[in-house]
Amino acid sequence: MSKIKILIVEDEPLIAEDIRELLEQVNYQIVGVAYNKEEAYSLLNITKPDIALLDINLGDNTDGILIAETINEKYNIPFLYLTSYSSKLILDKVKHTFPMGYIVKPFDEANLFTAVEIALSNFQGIKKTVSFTIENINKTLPNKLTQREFEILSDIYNGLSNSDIAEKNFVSLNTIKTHVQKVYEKLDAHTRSATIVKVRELLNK
Amino acid sequence: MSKIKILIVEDEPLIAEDIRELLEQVNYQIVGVAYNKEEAYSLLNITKPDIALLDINLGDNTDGILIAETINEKYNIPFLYLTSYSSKLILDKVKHTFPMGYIVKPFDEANLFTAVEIALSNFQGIKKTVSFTIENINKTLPNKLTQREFEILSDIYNGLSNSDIAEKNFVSLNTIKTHVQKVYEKLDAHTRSATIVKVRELLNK
DNA sequence: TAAAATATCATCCCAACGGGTGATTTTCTA
DNA sequence: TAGAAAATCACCCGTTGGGATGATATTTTA
Repeated sequence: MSKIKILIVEDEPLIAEDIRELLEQVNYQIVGVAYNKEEAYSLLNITKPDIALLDINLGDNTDGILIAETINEKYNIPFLYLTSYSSKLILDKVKHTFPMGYIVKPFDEANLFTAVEIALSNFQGIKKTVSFTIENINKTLPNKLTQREFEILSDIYNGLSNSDIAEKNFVSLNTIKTHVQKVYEKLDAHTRSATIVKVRELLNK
Repeated sequence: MSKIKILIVEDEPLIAEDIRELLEQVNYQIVGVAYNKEEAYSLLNITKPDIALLDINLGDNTDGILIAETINEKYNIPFLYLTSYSSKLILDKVKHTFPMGYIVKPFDEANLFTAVEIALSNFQGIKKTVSFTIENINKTLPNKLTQREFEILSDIYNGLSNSDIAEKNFVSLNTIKTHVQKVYEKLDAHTRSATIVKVRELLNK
């Protein structure tokens, strides 16, 4: 089994090296140290870490929070905050990013180690539900749905009948039936129920 | 807003009092200190805490883990481990309980405070999906499903046609149709798709 | 601007679904 | 053990859904 790859985002070189040493001692692989937001994005792309440790304050901005938001949107990895600030104010500002941990400096090796281990383990355990968007659906399909077809799929997913959908869109029932046929074809499902199940599987896996 | 209610499970009275002081300083309410497993269960029932802090080793057993398992099964609250042990061995033993945090003693106020805050916040943020069982479905229904009807509902939920279900159960198609009618009646849905949507709503809310 | 993709609509056919009613057997329970 | 509840099955009927095929307008894009 290869080592766990960790990205450190920390603008104080001394602290960064301190963290690196602690973590390398316990057999993690530090794939990079980013000193600012741009470096963080670059290293996220290049090194594909398994987990990120984020200082909240980089320079004099709270850029760590922005990085966290980006990780939540585009990368599928857990992260910890590792920072000097523990005020209620700061905490309330970071809560919406759902960090897998929050460690206040100065910290010791044991707490850092356990936080990383628990974060990785819990993140695996969380069932990740993808949101119901045309991008997420199409990602898995050989023949992509058109925008219109996705709208019809959405209506099917929400239990509407063909005539419901026709009325809602001010088009004829036959038109909807044609769209539905295309949707079935592209999803490789041949009933409404099977279609809903298929969508559920796409979103929950 | 009333104070956050915290249950401490810790067999060392001195440490327990230490924790209590730290937390009461930052305006949490300690609703009880349990010195063993039985007290913990009792206090969980009586005091209805919002979060629990668990020592893993109570006496010379790892009863903290059992308490965590019980919390996961029967109580809908987050918990943190707060313990002296940070070995990989122990960690691997607790991971399956999905703690919202793991703090190694000795700890400082800042880390304890942030861990509690993040735990409570993240726990709120996690979309709790109820598992698809007859109990969970019936909980919300005025007219309860029978076991058989629940099985048919389950098949519908998984996209099976009436004849699929009939074959699977070695009964006639008409029998299934009758069951399906009862299911529709009890769920107040009148198509397969509407039924699936209804179940989804019951499970995700 | 011409070709391709998409959206619109139609007709035919048959299978599946949904609703109603009534009945018998099996199982549970007071 | 008698009555209630649940599971089984049947027949009828109208609606909706699903598959096939073909056609015309509209929009996108090379």
